[in-house]
Amino acid sequence: MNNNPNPPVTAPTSKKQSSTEDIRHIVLQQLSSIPIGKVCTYGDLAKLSGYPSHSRFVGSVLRKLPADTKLPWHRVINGQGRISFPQDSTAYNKQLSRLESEGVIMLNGRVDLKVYRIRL
DNA sequence: GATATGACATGTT
DNA sequence: CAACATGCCATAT
Repeated sequence: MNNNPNPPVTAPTSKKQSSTEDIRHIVLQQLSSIPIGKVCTYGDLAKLSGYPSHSRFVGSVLRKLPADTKLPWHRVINGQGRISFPQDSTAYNKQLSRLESEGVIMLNGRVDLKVYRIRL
């Protein structure tokens, strides 16, 4: 099967310059495509969205998400396989429990990216 | 416009 | 493995 359920989005080639709002929308759309039980890094999500150097921007997008969002923000972790929140924070614990409830195991505060990271 | 700040990434020490 | 340095890019002041 060659049809990829999660195709990388090509950066717009049209003349219209893409606003950050446009990019944000693409990022959120790609985020919604991360399957249950899998994770991706901020950089992966940026790449999927067609903006490989925007890992930091992805973080700022997620930060602004409403608390009641249905999007799987918890499936996004950093390149070290760690949760990008202070260990003692409630946000950290929330993300951890959500991940484990999906079968993503964390050992020594780290996810095995070799196992759980999505394939680009 | 200059600086500082982030839910980042990667390479070097 | 940890600490540090650089690069990156949008936001806020």
